[in-house]
Amino acid sequence: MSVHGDSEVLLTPAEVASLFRVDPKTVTRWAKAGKLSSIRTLGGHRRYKESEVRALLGAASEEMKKSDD
Amino acid sequence: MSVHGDSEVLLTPAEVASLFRVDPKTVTRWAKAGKLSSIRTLGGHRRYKESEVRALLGAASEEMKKSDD
DNA sequence: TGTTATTTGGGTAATTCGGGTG
DNA sequence: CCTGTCCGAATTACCCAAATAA
Repeated sequence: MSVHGDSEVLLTPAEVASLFRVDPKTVTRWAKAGKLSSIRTLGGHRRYKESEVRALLGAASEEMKKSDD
Repeated sequence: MSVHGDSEVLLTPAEVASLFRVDPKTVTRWAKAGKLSSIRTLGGHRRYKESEVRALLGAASEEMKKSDD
């Protein structure tokens, strides 16, 4: 173990927004709604865990389950 | 800077619809039918992979392939 | 210490969702 | 079978000025 604990990479609102193809303001909305964990800087700006963002992005389409009508 | 292993460029329903000259609703139907992969925002809106859309756009109809050289 | 880009916050228009219909 | 449109509800995008980050 290091002083960093587990080298968690943090992403800025702009980075997360770019990955989801949404506005940075929308990412803030998700954080406020509790859909995304957010870490605050001492000045109040939000940072997001890359691992969590990637997990959310990976939970993509799951709708091709209906073959039979 | 790229701290992202594989950044996939995503398109909005309106952008895909514009490229195919169809209604955004039709693109949604394609996604539901499993003809197009879709990533969901945390709010439930769909995003589409630009690479996949372009591949589909580039796929000319088989009927035209009878050109002999 | 100063500059530039990003983020924050609130408010309003546009887009998308889902189901149902033609 | 495939597509376009109507509806209501929810989500997202863009406007501003001030504060924070690098």
